[in-house]
Amino acid sequence: MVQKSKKPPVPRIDAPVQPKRRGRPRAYEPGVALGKALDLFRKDGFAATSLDGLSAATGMNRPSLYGAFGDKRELFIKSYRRYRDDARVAMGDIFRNELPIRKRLERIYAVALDIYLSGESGPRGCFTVMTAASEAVHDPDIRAMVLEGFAELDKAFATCFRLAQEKGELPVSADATVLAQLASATIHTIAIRARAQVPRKELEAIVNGAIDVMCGAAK
Amino acid sequence: MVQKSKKPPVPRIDAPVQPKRRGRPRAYEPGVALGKALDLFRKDGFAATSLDGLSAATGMNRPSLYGAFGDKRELFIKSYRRYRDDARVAMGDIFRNELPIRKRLERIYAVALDIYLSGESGPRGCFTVMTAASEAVHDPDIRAMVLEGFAELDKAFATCFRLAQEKGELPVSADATVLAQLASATIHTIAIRARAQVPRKELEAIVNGAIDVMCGAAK
DNA sequence: GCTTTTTTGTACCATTTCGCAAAGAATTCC
DNA sequence: GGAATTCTTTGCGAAATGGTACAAAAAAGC
Repeated sequence: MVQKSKKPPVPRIDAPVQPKRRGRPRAYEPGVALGKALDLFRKDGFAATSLDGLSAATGMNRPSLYGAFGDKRELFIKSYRRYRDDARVAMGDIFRNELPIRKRLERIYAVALDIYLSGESGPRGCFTVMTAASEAVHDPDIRAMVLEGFAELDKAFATCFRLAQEKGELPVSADATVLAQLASATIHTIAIRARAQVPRKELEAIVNGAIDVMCGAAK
Repeated sequence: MVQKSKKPPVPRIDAPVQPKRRGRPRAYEPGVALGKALDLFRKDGFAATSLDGLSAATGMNRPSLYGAFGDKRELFIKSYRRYRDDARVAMGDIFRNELPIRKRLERIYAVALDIYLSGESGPRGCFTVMTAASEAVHDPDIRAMVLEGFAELDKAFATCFRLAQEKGELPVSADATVLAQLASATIHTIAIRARAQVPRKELEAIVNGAIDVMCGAAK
């Protein structure tokens, strides 16, 4: 038999578009739905978010939600993981960038403020900080993720400062670890204050003051 | 008529013990009950705390709770006010103390860590920070209280640093406002991390690093 | 002793919550 | 076209939630 006109068994490893699934096609896009769920969790927190709300936000009815992501807790965890991935993407290149330390910090905090102040109904803050304050306390798995988030940020800042030292932008006498913790503390304080609707101007003032201190007060 | 042996109408302004109320006496002490409610709110947050739980914790049944403190939201607000009052008492004299700046900061953070790490079932963190992350977003009254809390702390630290400058412990070139915001940021970062069960040793390391920087890195 | 006042205790209600079972719809495979 | 598969839809149900009505109880006033 010669090749029939039927779609041949071209295996096409890592099918990018339609994996040709077997049954009824999904009425939603998992990625989009997860994003909507994340939005809601960020707005109201885990406890105050209902499955009805999630259902409405994602456009999926309850059983579909359950089938796609598991129960509420699993959906929360997947949402949080998504948040972290997004944040890594948004921050990653800035941290890796070769700008002078001061410029680099400015851009990092600018992006952070964009993330924290976004939101249709009130600023959404930092999801890691929010989760640390609530679910992380009683749920070990979530706690582990949050701690990892803190460590990741500390580490990123630390390598940032160490690089600056190597480039001679900072005195070698400075302790990069300490500076990194201060930088993280500044992230945390603006995240919390943003959530309480402190205006961006004030948050930027805090950031600028902190940068001055970290880069050696002298202007 | 001479004085009868009956308890005379000694008005006893500001009756300290028994105001001789009219009806059935309360079976609880309002102050104690409010403390128990606060404990529960700090542990689980507003949304995850049920009236049943509050009822059990305070020993008051639901209608009594309602009669004494109002609905859940009002009880939460009263609990938070109580927390702030307690914190002010615990911190007040240290802030007002005349110790050298470094010692003073050390003691402030030690007391803060005591507050944040206390709790039978997991560290309870800073209630202001927790509330900022959750209820403050959608409730203007609560938000106002939280913002006031932030401002109060910033201001206390600022006067602290200004005093140190006057005493010549810090260079006059330093910006007391900026230092105060850093000090607050350090409070916030240890509050959040404490809630995620970062061990006290690590938190103390963060504090010590921050103090070094604030007091002018040189040991 | 009787009334008045204040609090307690029981019971209840309407609503919301999370989760699931079961039947129907849309697609692929043969 | 029919079986198999996967998802959607409707609807249910058991539990928990915030809040309240109402009668009984415990004190003071007269």
